[in-house]
Amino acid sequence: MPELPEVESARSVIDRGGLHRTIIGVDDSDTWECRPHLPGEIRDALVGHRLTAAHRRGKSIWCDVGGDGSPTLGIHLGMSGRILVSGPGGTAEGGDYQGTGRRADPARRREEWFRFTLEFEDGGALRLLDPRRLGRVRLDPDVDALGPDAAEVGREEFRERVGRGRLPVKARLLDQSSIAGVGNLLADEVLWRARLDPRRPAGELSVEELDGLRRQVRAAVRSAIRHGGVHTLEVVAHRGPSGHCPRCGAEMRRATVGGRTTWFCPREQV
DNA sequence: ACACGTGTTATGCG
DNA sequence: TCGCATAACACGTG
Repeated sequence: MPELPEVESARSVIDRGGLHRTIIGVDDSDTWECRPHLPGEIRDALVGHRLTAAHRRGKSIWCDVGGDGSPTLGIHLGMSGRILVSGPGGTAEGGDYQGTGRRADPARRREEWFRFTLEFEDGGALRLLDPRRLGRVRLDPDVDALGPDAAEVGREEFRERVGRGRLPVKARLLDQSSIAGVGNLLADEVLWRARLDPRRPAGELSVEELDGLRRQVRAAVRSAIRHGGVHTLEVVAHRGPSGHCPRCGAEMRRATVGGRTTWFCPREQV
């Protein structure tokens, strides 16, 4: 289930393999995945055209489509979405979150889990694999409602957008309209790195604490992109009932913050 | 059988 | 209208 780093890998797969190939067919028959569109609407907007660019902000992807007045094609992977692009050069895949072992497992690619397909003139295809069906494909998605990308957000902007309100700082990080791209695991990781209690009201953090948090957000995102996803991050591997803090060895504690399961080090995160 | 989940969104309340 | 909390969404997994 993708967070920003996995979504970036999916965007990259489209960018490297899915552009400038003429679309001759679209399977948009899954009315849940393609809501609120009716079957055929997305197809009619895309057939005969090509994707010309793949963009990302936070966890949202959108592709430019060639042709005057063409809408953009929005893709959100939800919690279980992955993108597969096939063509003359083989198949590339992005958006995976569990690591290469699971990526290769054919049992995780049942045909009925493919919820959306673009067929290209050259015989290849771009497909969205989404077992849980919480992803979404739509035309002209509204990405302006998202906050600045978590990997790009500036210091001043971070202070203003994250360091406000009574909401627990973890819940604020998860709010995509404040900053975009941080999910549950990444939030636990960056708060652990910054040694901040996830339950602290965001507006009570000092400027120094906010700057430190931003630094860890950027560092963790970069690390996860480079190493293959959020599951490669240090503290993510220590989630669970028997997990211990990789720094001090204290038993990690479980809580619910912002409606999500949260693990943190009760000794260091204050 | 049953609880849980790496994400979003509609709804309701003060 | 805003800030926030909660349930709901659909479906696989342990």
